[in-house]
Amino acid sequence: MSQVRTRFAPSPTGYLHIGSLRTALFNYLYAKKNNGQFLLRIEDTDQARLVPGAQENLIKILKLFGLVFDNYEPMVQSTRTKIYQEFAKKLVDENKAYHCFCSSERLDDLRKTQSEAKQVPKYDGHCRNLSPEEVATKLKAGEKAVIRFKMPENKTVEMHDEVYGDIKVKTEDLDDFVLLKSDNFPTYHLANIIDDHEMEISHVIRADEWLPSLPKHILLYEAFGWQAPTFVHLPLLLNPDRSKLSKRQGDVAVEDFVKKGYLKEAILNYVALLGWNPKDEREFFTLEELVANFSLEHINKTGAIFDIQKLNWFNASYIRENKSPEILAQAFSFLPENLSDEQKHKIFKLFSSRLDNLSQLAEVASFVWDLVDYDKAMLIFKKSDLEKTKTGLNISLAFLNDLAEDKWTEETLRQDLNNLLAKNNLTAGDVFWPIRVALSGQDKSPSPTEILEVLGKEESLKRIKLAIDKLNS
RNA sequence: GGUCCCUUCGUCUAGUGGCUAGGACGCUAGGUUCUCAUCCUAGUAACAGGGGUUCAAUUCCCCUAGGGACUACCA
Repeated sequence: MSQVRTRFAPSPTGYLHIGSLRTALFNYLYAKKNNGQFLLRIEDTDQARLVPGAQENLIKILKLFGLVFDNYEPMVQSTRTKIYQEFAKKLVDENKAYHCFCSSERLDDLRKTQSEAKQVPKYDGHCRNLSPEEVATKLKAGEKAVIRFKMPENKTVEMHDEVYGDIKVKTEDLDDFVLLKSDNFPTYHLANIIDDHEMEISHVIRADEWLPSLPKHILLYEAFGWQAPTFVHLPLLLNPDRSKLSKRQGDVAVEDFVKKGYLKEAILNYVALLGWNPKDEREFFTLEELVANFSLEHINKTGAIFDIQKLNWFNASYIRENKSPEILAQAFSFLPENLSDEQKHKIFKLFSSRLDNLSQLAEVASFVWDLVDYDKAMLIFKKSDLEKTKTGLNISLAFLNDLAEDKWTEETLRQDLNNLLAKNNLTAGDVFWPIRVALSGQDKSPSPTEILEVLGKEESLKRIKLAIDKLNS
């Protein structure tokens, strides 16, 4: 069996769509699973939609996610226009394609008329039967032309897809689609077939939205006399309303997820399980484990809603269990720069079980460096009262004030305070609760002894005094 | 409108003729004797509908309904 070669072929039109990331991942997984090659190709044939820097950005993100491609330099379609033109010319010479001089205005009108008459919008073959002489004259006169594929008549195209099975389409339902645009750049269809052929791609793994184009591609392979690769169409990623996943309904740019503090491991893990399953009940996979377990047979047919809640769960779990080597650096970037590394470590440890994504750290831990004012009523636990709270706070303050700096650790603080409240006939609600509120200004927080340690003696005493003042005022 | 594709809990999914239809997320409740989170336990909830085929259909076939993609000199 010949070598497996897959490719990821994005258009450099901006950010990397999360659905594209999944497509890239599946291509990578299949190639690596079969000791094959994973190649990158840049499809930049639409000059109008080019975004400067997008290509570099794409490559950077792919690399970040560990999806390394095996060609040192990607194939870039815009550098290959001559080749596409020659192949288009060849098809014209063989009477499998033809020059079309119709203006876009005429085409627009045609479409409009057709749809108003409830007909199927389709090219009417206006230029299909121009004589070679007429074409030569028009070309010589400098008239703009595109090259269209001459759709065979009365033929049934039979196709096979690894996920969707056998599909048949009649050529009468297909259009004389454009191969070469009037700016001499190829359309997707032409460039795609030529490049996949020349790159010796064995498996085309791409999103389901391409399935309707498959007959065109099959026909092109036939026209060139080339062997078509194996096709694998992936179910779409969907918005909550089941439409194709789009920008309008939330984040879709991989960059944005990264910026918000989603770990690449979590994103990859989650996205791998959309439209594919390992056939057992395992949910956590590293990239290597995905490679080992990947199989085309376990790809689904139904579109999958991109569920942010489940991504959050994966991400929270990766954060909690510290599964990513780069996690600390990424986490620290959301903390104020003037904090020491030691303090950042402690803060992260304190909150790591409370985060869906790392960016939440900035908000949820903010009381550490920025205590906001709170209502003094909050200091009193629901089962306590003003007097007991005051007592609790005062004896704690006295005790903590005398505690040596080297005893200021979470464990001893917890033991000591527990002893203290027992000795004074108080409850946890009389002591721990008001200390929490005093330190955090919140009624929900990590345990007060942990906060004491993170804050340090000086700052902690200051905040407890402040709380006592509040109660006395 | 046309072509093609799809249909198991709210969501991601397992299931390929006989199961109390399983797991995960979410949600709810309880537990871990200060809150929250984590963690543990339990609960909640699905085979779109109708016909066949069969001793037996979630599973095979047909129809209906619903959803989606595509329908550009964009990819």
